[in-house]
Amino acid sequence: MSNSALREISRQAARQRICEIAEEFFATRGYDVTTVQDIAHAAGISERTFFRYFSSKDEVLFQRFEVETRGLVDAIQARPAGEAPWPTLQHALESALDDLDHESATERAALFRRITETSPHVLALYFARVDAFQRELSEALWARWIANHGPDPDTRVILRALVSAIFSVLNEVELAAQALPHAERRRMIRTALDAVRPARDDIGGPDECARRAGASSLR
Amino acid sequence: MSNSALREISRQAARQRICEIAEEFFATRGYDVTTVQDIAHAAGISERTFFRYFSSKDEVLFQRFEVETRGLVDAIQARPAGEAPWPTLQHALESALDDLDHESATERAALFRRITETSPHVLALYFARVDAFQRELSEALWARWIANHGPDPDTRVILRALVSAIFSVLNEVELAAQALPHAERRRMIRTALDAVRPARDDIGGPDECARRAGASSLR
DNA sequence: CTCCATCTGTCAGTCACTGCCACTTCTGAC
DNA sequence: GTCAGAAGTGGCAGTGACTGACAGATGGAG
Repeated sequence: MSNSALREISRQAARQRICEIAEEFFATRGYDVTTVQDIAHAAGISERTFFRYFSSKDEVLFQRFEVETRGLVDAIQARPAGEAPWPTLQHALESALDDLDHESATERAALFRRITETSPHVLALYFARVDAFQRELSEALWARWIANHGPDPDTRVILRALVSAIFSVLNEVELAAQALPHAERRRMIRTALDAVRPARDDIGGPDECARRAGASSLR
Repeated sequence: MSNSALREISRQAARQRICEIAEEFFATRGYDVTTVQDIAHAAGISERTFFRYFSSKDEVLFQRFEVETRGLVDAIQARPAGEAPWPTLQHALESALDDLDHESATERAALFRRITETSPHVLALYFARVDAFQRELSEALWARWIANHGPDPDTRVILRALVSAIFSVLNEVELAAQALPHAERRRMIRTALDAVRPARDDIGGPDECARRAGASSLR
C-alpha cells in the first residue's frame, strides 16, 4: 500500500466529515447564512484549510448532490450494439429511476430544492452540471451511433436534443408532481416519454407506426 | 408627462451608458479582471451608485445579452388557434432565427462565448436564464393547448420537453457548427428538428406518416 | 424660500476566496 | 537515529463583490 494512496483515503475521509457538518448547517440554518467560518470552526479546522479541501462553498454542497454520471454511461455502453438510441436510453434509465424513488434521496432532494429556491446562483450551478451530465450521455450515445453508422454530425445534434427532452420530462414531473404518488409520477413519465419518442426507426427504435397502438416498454 | 416617467427615462439612459462602458471593458480586458470599481470610475460614478443601477456585475453583462422572450411569446400567441404545438413553435421560430443570423448579434455572441468559457459561473447563470425562457415558452404553448383540449398535466410535461429539445438543437448547432456557413447550419437545424418532431398528430402536427417522405416546412 | 422626495458619495463592515510565510509532521534515504 | 524534503496546517493580510447607515446635494411643489 503506497502512502500516497493512504493520504488520499484520509483526505477523502476529511472531505466526507466536512460535508456532513456542512449539510447539517445548511439544513438547520440555511445555505446563505451559513458561512465558511461556521463550517470550518465546527469541523475544527481553519477557514484556510477548508479551502484546501474544497475550492468553494458551493463545492461542498454539490459534493452531496452529485449526479451519478458514471452509472448511466456504463448502462448505456452495456446495451446491445445494434440497438437504436432511444430504447438504449430508456432501458439505461430504468434502474436509475428506481434508485431515485426508493432511496432516502427524496429527503435530500427536498433540502436541495429549498436551497435553490432561496439562492438562485445555486440553481444556476445546478443547471450547468445538468448540462455537462447530459452532454456526457449524448456523447456516449453518439459513440455507439458512430460504431454502427459512421460519424454523422446531424445525428449528434439529434441525440443531444433527445437527451435534453428526456431529462426535461423527468425534471418537470419531479417539480410538478411532488405530491403525487410514485405510481402516478411513473405513469406521467411513461406517457410523456412515449409522446416525445422520435418517429425515425433508426433513432426511436423499430416498428414506429405499429407501436402507437401498443404500450410503452418502459417498466 | 409625469416627472416619475421622466426619472425612469433618465434612469434607463444611465443604465445604458454604464452597460456600454462595461461591455467595452469586458471585450478589451476580460470579464473577471474588470472590477466594478473600474466600470464605476470610467462612468464617473461611485461604486455604491453602480449597485443602485445594477444589483450585480453579472446583471450588467446579461442586460446586453438578454434573450428576447417577449417576441417569441407574442409570435406563438399570434398563430391560428387550432394549430398543433410543434408547427406553432416552428413558425414562431422562423423570424427569430433570421434575426439571429443577420444582425451584428454574431459578434456579440462571440464575446459572450469567450466570457462563458473563462468564467463558468456566467455560463451557469446563462443556463438558468435559458431555463426560465423555455419555461415561459412552454407555458404559452400550454395555454393554447388548454384552450383547445382542456388542462392536461401530461401534455404540459410533453410541451416542456419539446421546447427543451428544440432549443437544444439550436444551441448544439450554434456550438458545433460555428465555422460552417449559414445555409449549412440551417440545414442541420432543419434536419434535426424534423427528426425530433413527435409522432402524435395532435402535438407534432397533421399527417405524420405521410410527412416522412416529404421535406420539412421550416424555411 | 421651505419642505419633501429622490439621488448620490463616503465609510465601515461582511463574506468568499487567495497568496504568502512560518510551523509542524510525517516519510524515506542514509 | 538522523536529517532533508515533502506535505498539511494555521495565521494574516489583501482583494473584490456587495450591503447598510448616514449625510449632503439636487430639484421640483407648495
